[in-house]
Amino acid sequence: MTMAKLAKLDDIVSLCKRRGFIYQSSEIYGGLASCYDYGPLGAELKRNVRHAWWKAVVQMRDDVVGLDCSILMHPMAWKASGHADKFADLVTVCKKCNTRTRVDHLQEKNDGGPAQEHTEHIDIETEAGKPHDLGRKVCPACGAVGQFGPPMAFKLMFETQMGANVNDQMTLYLRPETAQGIFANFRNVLDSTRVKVPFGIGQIGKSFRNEVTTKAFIFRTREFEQAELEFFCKPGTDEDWYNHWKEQRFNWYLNLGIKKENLRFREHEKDELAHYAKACVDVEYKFPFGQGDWQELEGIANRTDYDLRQHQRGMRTMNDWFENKGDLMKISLRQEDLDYAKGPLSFFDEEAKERYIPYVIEPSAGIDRSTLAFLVDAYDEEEVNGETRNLLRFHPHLAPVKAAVFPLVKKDGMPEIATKLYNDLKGCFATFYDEKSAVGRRYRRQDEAGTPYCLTIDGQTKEDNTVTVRERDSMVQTRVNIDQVKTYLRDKLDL
RNA sequence: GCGGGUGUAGCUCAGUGGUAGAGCGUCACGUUGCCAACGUGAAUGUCGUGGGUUCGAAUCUCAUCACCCGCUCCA
Repeated sequence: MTMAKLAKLDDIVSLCKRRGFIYQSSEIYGGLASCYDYGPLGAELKRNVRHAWWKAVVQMRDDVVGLDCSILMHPMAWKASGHADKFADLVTVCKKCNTRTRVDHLQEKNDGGPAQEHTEHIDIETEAGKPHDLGRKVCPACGAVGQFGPPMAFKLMFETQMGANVNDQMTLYLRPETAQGIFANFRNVLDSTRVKVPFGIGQIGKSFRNEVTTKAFIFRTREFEQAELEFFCKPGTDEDWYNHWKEQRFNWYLNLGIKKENLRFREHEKDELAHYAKACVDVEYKFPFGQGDWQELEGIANRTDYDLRQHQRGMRTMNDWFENKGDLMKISLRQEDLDYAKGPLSFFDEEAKERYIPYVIEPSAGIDRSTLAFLVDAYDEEEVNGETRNLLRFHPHLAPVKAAVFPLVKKDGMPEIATKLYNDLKGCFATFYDEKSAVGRRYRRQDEAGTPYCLTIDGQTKEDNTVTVRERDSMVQTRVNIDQVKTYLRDKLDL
């Protein structure tokens, strides 16, 4: 059972390389852990996934606008969001059972009380060098007391330096999520686009996290692409909007062909929620790897008014930042103004004549994870005349190539007609032309790339001006007038 | 980070100290008139990388890198 599933992921990985969907990064140098590149077909597929998200979440919505933020942001953005403090941990290893535990999660022997080592709001590197008394701490895994190695520092944010002059550089972070760029531009969008709450801001872009462990092909990588929507709504209406987006996002995957039995919701338990979140649900896909199988594709969270309020605090803390020469560890966010609801990141509701900080519903999807899920879900093998047919049953919107044009044979004027049709179609869809080898082989090659339609010019074409349209999933062939092919495909592909 | 496994042609893999191989795929030519046809020919290798042992290493050994599985960790 498990073996079959593993074999299936291996098949996908091998197909991905063989057909140019996904390669390992820097392969000629032995690879770089957790990094992957998208080849010619993969780049098209991923682009189509992005486009499908943007169309559903931004283009088709009257209440959502788009945004494209820089990856580098002012360091205070990460102080306000909490990442600068919370994305650094001290971790220690139990020498007895080799289990790793966060130092601030360890409990003293016998007292059962809360952890006494606090590792938040500290300079993680300085702290790791200091002596820590773990002599009375209990390993939560095996119960051994005081058997810990020296604490190791983990920093989950990538750091980089801005400024070519090495004596005048500032440490910046590569964003660990795209969301904060949206919150930081909330005021700009309000002031420049005439949007009114309820409304959303959507964005697609790269994020970076130094995950402790990477996982399963492109599922968990340190550089990854997110598609995030921050939907701002009036407090009190947030639960309705939360349910609205849950439904919208779940159906998005189903509408793009993910099989129902492979998709589910998983609501987070109360004690699993981040302290600012009122509710959170994961959309999970049943991947063919690992033991858990069900893995998160997207998280939909009710983040309340936490983020905008935090950034208001961040704005009030700028003097401290200057006075401490930009050392984030030396400063704490200032308290909120008592009148925070009327602060710079508040919204004035004309109808109700009141000012408030909107609540936020955040659907946050992983583009790479979704792309992998679409690949895995589309993969199929079937028996045809005793031979195995490998194919990818992509939804037409996701298929990297929409149509392939073939002359049945390379003579009798067929290539000329086929080339003309190809040149006509490629302006509208991603189209592929092939005149090499037997036509059956060409069909099968396109099956493996997931191309939904193949068009073959044959002897009859010159007689009655029709071509064979061969359908990927059923292999059924129909004849269509060559002048009608573009309209026919547009209709079938829903483009 | 710990434990287990793997790494040889684009892919799947054989090769256990003595000339680097097969199938599939790719390319060319011929044939071929609708589902991975056939014939002939061709190209393709830092044997993951680096050191060591040896007359000689894909093979033994050490280190390292990458991937998979299980722990662990994880807004």
